[in-house]
Amino acid sequence: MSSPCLSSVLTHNLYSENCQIIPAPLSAGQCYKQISPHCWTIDNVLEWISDQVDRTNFDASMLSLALCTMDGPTLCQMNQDQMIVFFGPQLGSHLHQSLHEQKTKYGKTATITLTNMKTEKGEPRQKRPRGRPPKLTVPNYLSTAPRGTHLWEFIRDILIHPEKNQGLMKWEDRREGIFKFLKSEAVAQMWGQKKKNSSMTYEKLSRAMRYYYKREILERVDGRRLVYKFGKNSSGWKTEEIGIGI
DNA sequence: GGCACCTTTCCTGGTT
DNA sequence: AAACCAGGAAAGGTGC
Repeated sequence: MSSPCLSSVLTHNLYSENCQIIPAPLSAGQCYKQISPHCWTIDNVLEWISDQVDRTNFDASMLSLALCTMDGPTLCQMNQDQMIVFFGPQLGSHLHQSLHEQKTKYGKTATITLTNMKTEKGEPRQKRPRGRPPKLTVPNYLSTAPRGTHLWEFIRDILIHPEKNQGLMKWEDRREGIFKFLKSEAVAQMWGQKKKNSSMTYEKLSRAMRYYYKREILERVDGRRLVYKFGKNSSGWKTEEIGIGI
């Protein structure tokens, strides 16, 4: 089966997501290969991912613009596990390796590049501001919570990555964010594995889920067993957020 | 050490 | 009867 070209997938998503147009990158025209990954713009990152997909013939059908829209510093913050979560096991591993090679190539010159590089007009680049740099803003769906992955994010990630969801859960209403546990104890075990807690049960997991009602991360679905609904304070599952055209 | 946050554990009682 | 739901109470783990 031939994999769709990432460029076409992304181009499609570019115009299907709320009709928003991505602004031109600051380093338009400058190939990412000439820059340290730490200095990549969003477009540089997209170009790099596109190249890697084209080069390896990985299936890009699961990718979306939303998942790939990040700048270089954000990309460089991701570890291998995070890449696998967002790009799948094969492509994620490959991207992590490729990024590592790219970082190694520019590792020693990254700082010099940041401080001494000139713009295309030949103007000196702005000096790095004094003091501790602010934390990078990471999109909600990419952020790693300070205390690790939250339960609702773990559930969401199972739902939006069907390749990792071996009949554990399913969407009841994708648009409304309504989903159902098919193998409740299996999901609880997986959650337990993640938290290094072998005594996790669906009973306990569901108690944690019910706490989300008050915070409006989840909404109640009355009268339906094992069925939950994402609430207004959840993110990263909506089709328009992750770029799935339905 | 104190605090906030996010669960985890246990529990009672109700519903399917 | 078993599985699940609802929610109170208390405690644990972690980061700041």
